[in-house]
Amino acid sequence: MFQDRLQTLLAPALQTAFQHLFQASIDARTIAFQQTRPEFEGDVTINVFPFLKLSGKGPEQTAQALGEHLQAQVDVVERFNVVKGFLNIVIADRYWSGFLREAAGADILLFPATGRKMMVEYASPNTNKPLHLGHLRNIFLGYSVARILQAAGNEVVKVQVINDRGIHICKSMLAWRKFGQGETPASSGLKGDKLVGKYYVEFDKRYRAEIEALVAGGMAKEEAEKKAPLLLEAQEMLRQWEAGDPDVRALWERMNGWVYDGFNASYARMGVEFDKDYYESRTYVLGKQDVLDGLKKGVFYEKDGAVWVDNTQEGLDEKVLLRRDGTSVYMTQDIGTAIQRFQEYPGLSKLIYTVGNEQDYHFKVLFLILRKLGFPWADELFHLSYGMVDLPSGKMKSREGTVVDADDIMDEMVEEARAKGEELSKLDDFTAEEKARLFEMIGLAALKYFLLKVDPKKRMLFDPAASIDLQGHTGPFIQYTYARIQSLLRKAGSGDAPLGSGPAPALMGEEKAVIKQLHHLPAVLNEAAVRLDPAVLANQTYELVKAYNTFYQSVPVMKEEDAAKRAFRLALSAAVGRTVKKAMWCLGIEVPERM
RNA sequence: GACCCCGUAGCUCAGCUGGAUAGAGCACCUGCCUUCUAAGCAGGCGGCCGCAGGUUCGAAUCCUGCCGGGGUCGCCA
Repeated sequence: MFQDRLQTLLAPALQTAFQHLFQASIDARTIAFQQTRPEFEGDVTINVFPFLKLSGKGPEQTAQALGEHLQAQVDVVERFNVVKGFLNIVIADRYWSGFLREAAGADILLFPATGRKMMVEYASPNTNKPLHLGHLRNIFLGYSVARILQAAGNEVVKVQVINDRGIHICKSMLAWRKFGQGETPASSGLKGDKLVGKYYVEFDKRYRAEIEALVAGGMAKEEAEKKAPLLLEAQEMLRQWEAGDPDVRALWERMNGWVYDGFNASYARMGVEFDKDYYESRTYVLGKQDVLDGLKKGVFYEKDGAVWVDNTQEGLDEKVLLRRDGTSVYMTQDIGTAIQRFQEYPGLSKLIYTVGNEQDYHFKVLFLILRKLGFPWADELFHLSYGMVDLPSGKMKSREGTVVDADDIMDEMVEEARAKGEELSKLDDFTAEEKARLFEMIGLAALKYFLLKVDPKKRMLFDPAASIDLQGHTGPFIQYTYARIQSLLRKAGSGDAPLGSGPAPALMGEEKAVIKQLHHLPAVLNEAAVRLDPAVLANQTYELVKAYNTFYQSVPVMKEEDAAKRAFRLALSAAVGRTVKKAMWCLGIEVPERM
């Protein structure tokens, strides 16, 4: 399905081959190409078993006939061999060196503009607690998808939605007002989001104590949970907030301001940014009218004074959209927000929500409702669902204090990078500032790559002790290769002859292996863009870098006497360097010139 | 109870649009720094692809059932 350009070249030729040889027509897209396994000679392999019915011949004869036809008709098909039902095709060196010439001069990971505009929502923090490891997966995933879509030629609008209102915020506010004694980020030295989070925890602690006291006094636990004075007070505060009480609003503004300062510091360190922020306090009223309109149109119905949608025909449930008292639920707001976004961005052809898979059902229902309301863009909505990040101890639970804080884990990764970097002591001429910047880059790369290389929809395990790996299949491994290449290029300077237009030297196995990996990368970028999956790109980038390292280790570049060969290998290195940098850019990861 | 996701080497993960002897990394073992950065390279060890059926010339991959893990089903967000 995701053919690279060689496959796109061969497919039509195969199509005509079937026409000529067997008077059969096949869909070029159904041909399954694969990389030839290393134990056989060849670059591309076609399995002919699926075509035996069409050819009416045995596997060997079919493959033989196709091979002969391709060799005669397609310029770059040099020779072929047949093993059982497998047609192994050898592509001429000039094809590979021609591709390299191209890759050396241009960005092969930049596709022509599609003219399409897409919105990616990739963060939706609550303002009552700091960001944690789960947010990191969310943010890195969505950010990378945005970059991938951009590289694939789309215009991308990156947004976050901030859950800045509701009972949870009031809990922090109330606790701060009662027990905070005027503490501020400045007075405490605490990061703003951490300070507010501290009072959220404080609320919970005191609230639990109240419940216990009530239960000890003979009240049932369930009742106590509803009647604890602190909770009642928080609920009252929410009412005051909604009524626009100046004092409550002022406190809310102030504490949210602290949180935003904290978030922005974290975002800056993560290396992400947003084109637009949506605040729930401004959008939570949306959707109500849309639901009432839907009611009028008969898409929804009324029962017990509330407005419902019936999705039982579609295998889902019935769901309330407006409460009996006329107020909104979460779904209502999401309906309104989606509509608003498409009004704001009229050309929008895709809206992607990066949200954990515990909300799979919610988005299924949301998209279905919007389809029922008749919005033509409803089919362009996509829930980029990702699995939870588990700890060795199991699920992260804030109540049990097992949440891994985002800032803390970044610190740890960078610290690990520092320890390793100092140990290797290759950076003696770096200033302290340069070192700090480098270790930051490496630590973040390790973290991002670790979270991105796993299939997004899968639940994954993060072991803080073991996951901080800087060797093997990691971000720093890729960075290291890039840095080595840059070192080579620096040594070459500008004195070395650029890749000439004359015939390239015969390819060595190691060189060809690298070019083939490079050649495959654009198809993988395309796949990543279609599937909205950075993991495939992360893994192919690793394959490329691995092939390059093998080459680097066994084939001399600057030490090569023959100028043409040296130029070719330099060009190869430069192309790999440029492409790796771009691929890592797509993952939101920076690469250093030295390390 | 209903619905959704997941189960591959000791550990973490690729492979899943059906194809050749199922691949990496970590860990463990052996080699390689008087040649371009050893955060590297070469090699070794390690697999009833959860289990049982089915479809197929061919199943880790598709279908069914079961087992195990997780999630979701609120006039919460």
